[in-house]
Amino acid sequence: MIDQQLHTVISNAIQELFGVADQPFQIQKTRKDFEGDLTLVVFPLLKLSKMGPEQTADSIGNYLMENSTMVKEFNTVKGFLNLTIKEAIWLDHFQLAQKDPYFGLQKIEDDAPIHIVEFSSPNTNKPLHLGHIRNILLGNAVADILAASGKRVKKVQIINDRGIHICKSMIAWLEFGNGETPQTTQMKGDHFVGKYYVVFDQQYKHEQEALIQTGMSKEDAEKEAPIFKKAQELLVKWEAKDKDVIQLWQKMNNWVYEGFTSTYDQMGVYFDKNYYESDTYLLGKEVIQSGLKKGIFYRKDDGSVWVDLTDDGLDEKILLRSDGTAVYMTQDIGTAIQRHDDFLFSHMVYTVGNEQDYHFKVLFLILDKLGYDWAKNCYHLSYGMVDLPTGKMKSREGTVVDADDLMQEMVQTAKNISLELGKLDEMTDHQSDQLFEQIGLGALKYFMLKVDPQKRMLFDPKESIDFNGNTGPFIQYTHARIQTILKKYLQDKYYDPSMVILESKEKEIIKHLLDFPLVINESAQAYSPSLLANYIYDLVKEFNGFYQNVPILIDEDENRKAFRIALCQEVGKVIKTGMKLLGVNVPNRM
RNA sequence: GGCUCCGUAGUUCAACUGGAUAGAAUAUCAGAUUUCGGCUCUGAGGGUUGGGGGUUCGAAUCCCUCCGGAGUCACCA
Repeated sequence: MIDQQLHTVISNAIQELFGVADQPFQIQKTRKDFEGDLTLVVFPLLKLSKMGPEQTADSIGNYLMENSTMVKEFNTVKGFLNLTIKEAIWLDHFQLAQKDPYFGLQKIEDDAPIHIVEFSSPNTNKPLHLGHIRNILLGNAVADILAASGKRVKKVQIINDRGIHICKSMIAWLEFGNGETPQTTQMKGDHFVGKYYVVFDQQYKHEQEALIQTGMSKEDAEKEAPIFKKAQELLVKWEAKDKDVIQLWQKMNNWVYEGFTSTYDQMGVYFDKNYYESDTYLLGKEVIQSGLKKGIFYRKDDGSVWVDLTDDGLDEKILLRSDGTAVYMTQDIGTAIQRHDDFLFSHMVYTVGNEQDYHFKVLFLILDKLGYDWAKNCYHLSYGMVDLPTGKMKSREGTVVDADDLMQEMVQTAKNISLELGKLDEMTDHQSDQLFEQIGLGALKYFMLKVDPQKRMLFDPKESIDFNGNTGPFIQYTHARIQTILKKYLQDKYYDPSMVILESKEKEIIKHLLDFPLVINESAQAYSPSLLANYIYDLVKEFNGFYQNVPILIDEDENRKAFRIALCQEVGKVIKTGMKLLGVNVPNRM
């Protein structure tokens, strides 16, 4: 890339002028309001040059003019050396980029390091909601970005398919289900089971109130409510592997999985491997034992096992209960090791909400203490909660936004707006339905991804589906327009004046294009879909501006014409690639 | 209370990880167009980056300290 080349050249210049090799310095894009392409910040070099900022910049500038073929001209503003790169260099690089059909994507070698990305990780007692959507889109986007930077990626989820909450749905269905199934009720399986979770809760409350009326305390009523006791009995039977219970459990879970699968399908997400807590909840106990022997952990008088992390600024954490059973942390330790056995990964990313920041800090630390060298390559992709204009989502108050409902609504809104704009004349019903799906989901995905994951965000459905501004539909629309222009031009074989892009602007676009691989190749940035999203938006916005403000037909030869077409193609491709990386579908035309 | 994260235009978000005059979108206002108070263009205003101190050539970004918000400190997951 151009800036890397320039880096070498400047490095040489510094060595020649000031006699210091390997001096670190910074090259950045020149800001729009100044003349030039790339800028060297000379402040850090003042100690070496023993001159003022401007003299230092000038001396480097002059040296580059004389000794490098890259630099066309330069100017100095305060401590900023603005360099203009020769047109030929831009063109050369552009053509290099153009030859590669996977421009911006790194090839994945067979022996590339494996990165595991865990995301979604639902419970099986209720459908996915808005919070899951952010999780899934982030995890999936990060997986795509890692793949684009040449890593072998495995996407996994851990499904919480056991425990008291499942038993609640089960008992409610047994007591009040009347033999209904998702098929007989025409419901999606996960919604069906979720319904009975709610039924349980209602019944549970009724029974509590009834007991309290008889004079029982609130705490006792919670424990003594018949339906709750039945759920607990079910859990005991499940743990004892009672045949009937297991069968029912499998039946209901399968309903839920069918539902999940269809939600994932609509989002365009799949997993390489599913882990189930019913398989993994006993893992990790042996590791704890061996850690105990090595003296990494210790046993308290009551028999429980702990780790002392006070030296690392954290506190003590329990690993095995006094009855010898595992806790959440134990399970996660075991699962991590299991995954390493399964995949021999070099890195692992956990996409989990920021309320578990502490948990993962501790988990990674323990794995490190146990001597697993890959522990340092585990990364918690932490993200903030999603708020609604109406406030926080609370399942108890029924203000949870269901994932399926939301997607449905987005698609419907896309449909309404599209029909209003009336650009669908030539399309079959099937085509336009597909289009609404792409626009609606693209809007949703882009809206969620453009925000810094770390931050808590506000989700406003109305704003997300808007066709103007920093939205998915706007980017899709621009991309589609580029495609249409190209198609028209190539078919009609006449020159469309509106395709002319002002020469000075061409360079701007190339700059963006060449930036693109850098964005996804640097690992620090690879973890940030929001950076990529905002970058794509800038690019698109700029292209839109060029296209609309084209006043003059420039006289030009065939080469330049071809160049311009390719340019449009590249821009379209980059947007497409970028949006794919973010997990956003892009329609070819609108 | 201890620890962690967040605080940027009215609002929703950016700011290439310490760089130049903090940018978009949206809302608001003013023009243009239009027999619609709609749509579409053009432009403008809008900021002590929660407050204060420090580090240095340079701070929204790093350190300290207050203020405000969230999360977490379970033999829950």
